[in-house]
Amino acid sequence: MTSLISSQNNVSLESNSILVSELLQGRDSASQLKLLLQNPSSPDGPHSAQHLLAKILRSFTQTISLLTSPQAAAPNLAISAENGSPAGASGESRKKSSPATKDRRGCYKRRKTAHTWTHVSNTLDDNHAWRKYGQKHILNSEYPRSYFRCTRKNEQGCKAIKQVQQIQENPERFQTTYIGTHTCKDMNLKPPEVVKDFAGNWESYINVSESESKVQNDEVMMMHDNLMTSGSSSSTPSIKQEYHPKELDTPLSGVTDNNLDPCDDDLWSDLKDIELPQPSIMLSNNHNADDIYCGVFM
DNA sequence: GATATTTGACCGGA
DNA sequence: TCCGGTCAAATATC
Repeated sequence: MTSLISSQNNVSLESNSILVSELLQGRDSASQLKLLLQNPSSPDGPHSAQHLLAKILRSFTQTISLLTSPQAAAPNLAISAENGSPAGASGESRKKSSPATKDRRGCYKRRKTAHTWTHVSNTLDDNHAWRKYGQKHILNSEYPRSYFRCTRKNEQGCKAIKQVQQIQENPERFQTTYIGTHTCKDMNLKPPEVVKDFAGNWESYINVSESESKVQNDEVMMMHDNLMTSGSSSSTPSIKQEYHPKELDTPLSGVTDNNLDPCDDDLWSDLKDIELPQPSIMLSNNHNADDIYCGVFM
């Protein structure tokens, strides 16, 4: 028994040191990247930047893998991932109306923490199928906020939801807040938050904490507007029913023609199914500077 | 008829 | 108490 505990402690200590090592590597790479970006005139800047980014992503992937692997479930590494609960235990406590509860509309449990990030774009397309479940007029906002959830919520218990709000200062653009990650499996779809082509506009990478998101989002929008070239075309700002990526005329540009190493696709495929157990940053701007992602995973 | 959207009601959290 | 998020009946669309 003692030896077992001791063994577990050894494993956890080992995991800990690996985690720390990976995080340190990631931090170092990020520091190098920062320096590189401060001196963009560096001859092989973009290439090195991409290399560094790949290293950073790799570090994150390794760390996440360690944290989410069974071995990482040692007591001092155990992290309760709220979103890791089974589909049936989603944030919505109410199941379909038993007669006793039929009249108790709105009886639900609000999800407090979830992976959250904000995306500002002039299109509503994000290569996922969403179903609108509500719309609400928000105080001090000219435009209503629309609430969407994944169409596979019932089939696969996918808990991803998003909120879309037209930007008051720029009605052609939409601020989309994604809450939770897609747990549904649809290999035809790719998530929008792929980090790519960061050679420019690094200023748009902003850390947004959940509590500060309102203020920060304004900054994102402002910064984004600064980055935008004039005359950007916009999609019709109407709220459509669902987005069926297969029907899109063009593939998601930000995903298919990226310049990252091929391994990044693997990195993403590793990442996309992982529920991040600790707060981390997922920031991305699309290569065409049209879209900005920023947010925090809780 | 099945599925999606709209909209008012209701509840939780700040 | 107010505001925002979610539910579900009513309505619209396919």
